[in-house]
Amino acid sequence: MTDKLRLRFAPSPTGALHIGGARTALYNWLAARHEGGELVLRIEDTDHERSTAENVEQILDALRWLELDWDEGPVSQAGRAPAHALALARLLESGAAYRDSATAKDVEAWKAEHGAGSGYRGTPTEEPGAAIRLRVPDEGETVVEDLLRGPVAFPNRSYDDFVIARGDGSVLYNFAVAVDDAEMGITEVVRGDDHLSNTPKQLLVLAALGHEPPRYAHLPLLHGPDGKKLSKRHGAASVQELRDAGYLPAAVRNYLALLGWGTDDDTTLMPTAELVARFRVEDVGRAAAIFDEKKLRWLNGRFMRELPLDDYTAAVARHLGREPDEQLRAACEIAQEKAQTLEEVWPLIRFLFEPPVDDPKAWAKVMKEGAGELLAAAASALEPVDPFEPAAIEAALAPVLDRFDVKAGKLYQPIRVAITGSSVSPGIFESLAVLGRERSLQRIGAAVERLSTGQLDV
RNA sequence: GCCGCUAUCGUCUAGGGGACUAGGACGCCGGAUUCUCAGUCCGGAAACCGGGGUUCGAAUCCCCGUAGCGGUACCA
Repeated sequence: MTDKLRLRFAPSPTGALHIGGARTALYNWLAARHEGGELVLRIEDTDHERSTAENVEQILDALRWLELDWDEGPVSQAGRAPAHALALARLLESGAAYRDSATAKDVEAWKAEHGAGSGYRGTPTEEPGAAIRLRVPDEGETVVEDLLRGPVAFPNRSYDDFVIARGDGSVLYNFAVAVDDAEMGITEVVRGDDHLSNTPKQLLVLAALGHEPPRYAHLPLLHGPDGKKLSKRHGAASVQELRDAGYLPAAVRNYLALLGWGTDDDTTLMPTAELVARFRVEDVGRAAAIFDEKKLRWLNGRFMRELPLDDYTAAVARHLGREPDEQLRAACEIAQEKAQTLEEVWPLIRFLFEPPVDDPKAWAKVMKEGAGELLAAAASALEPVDPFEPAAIEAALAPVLDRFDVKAGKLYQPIRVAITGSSVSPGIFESLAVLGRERSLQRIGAAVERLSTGQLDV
């Protein structure tokens, strides 16, 4: 094959892009980029009932967020109706297809009579409103040469003379796909496993039209935690949901790539460039995989920690809808090591932007007897610290520990609760430093005050 | 029903006849990091669906079964 590789991603806009679709898009993209081929985006919108413009926009939005670009399109399949009509006329002309007025009920009755193993064979009619069916041979088999599983043979007689166009002339999926793939010069079709049994139909259409078929690779499906095929009605995680949950596109790409594909040296963490360099469709596994968010979380944390601070700040800002200013940057710097998702950042840095939260449990847990005294001592120790930086703060607090002869946690936890309201925060010295001397002393003072008035909340 | 695909730890996987007392990663459990959480480091438990073949030898090849999944629309 000297043909330049040309792939296509062809989603149907009947809902948001879910992770299974996203993985298919990613694999097509990786295959194209790996070989320096082209990727065409085609929207399979021949079902007017279910296809909506909003869904198309959602899919484009998802692909853009994933940073998967395409070289051509989006091409509307419905927009190619004239080309479909032409191909249809040719088949009618050659006798490869015929009009048949049978309804679904008629077909059912026919099958009841001829046995379950036989595909329906209709009776040609001149009736203008009748649907158009493709003539399927009774003998022989149609073989799909699949890149992942080798040849897969399907007996022709198990297929109906299937409908390729409705009575009104609008075409159906298996016909449109075959025509489009051929006419758009697609050399390799990478799509979900759920299309494997439909491929013989497309091969039959291609043969009737005299087109050379593309190569096919049918990816194993992605299953939900219930083991079933992932679908929109599943409520399965859409790409947008992953974004809202605070995942990084690069981490999602890495994770999705690993669902069904692995390297022989067990590399897990791979930047996109490495994915592109190493990915080969023929290396994809054959068994369905289940989406497991835990591993995505871990992977995402790895990517987050490796981000340069400015990029990290920008990502957090975008997620929070804030400006990536100096204050946010300083907050991000002390939180970067601790968050696995962008969503987890705010609870850690919130105290720098708002008054301490009110968490009775945290307060009750650490504000025990002696806490007030310790906090008062800590405040005095912090007062003269200059510059107000982590190392200096730690040095100033150390003597307090000795004087009261308490373990570090005895002092630091009350301080943490005093300045953040929560028992969880970034490192205590860093937190104090970024909060600043004034606000720190003020909050510690408030806590001492609250303790002295006997408010030992439960 | 019919046609087809698939089957290694809970999950993602490596392994393609001897290198397998089956490797890695996530998760889980335990320990360390005398500030929380997270992270990091160390240690641990944890799998070849079942049965027949083929072979000196099978997780690896073949057959049957079982299970799961997909297709079987005038949906895509």
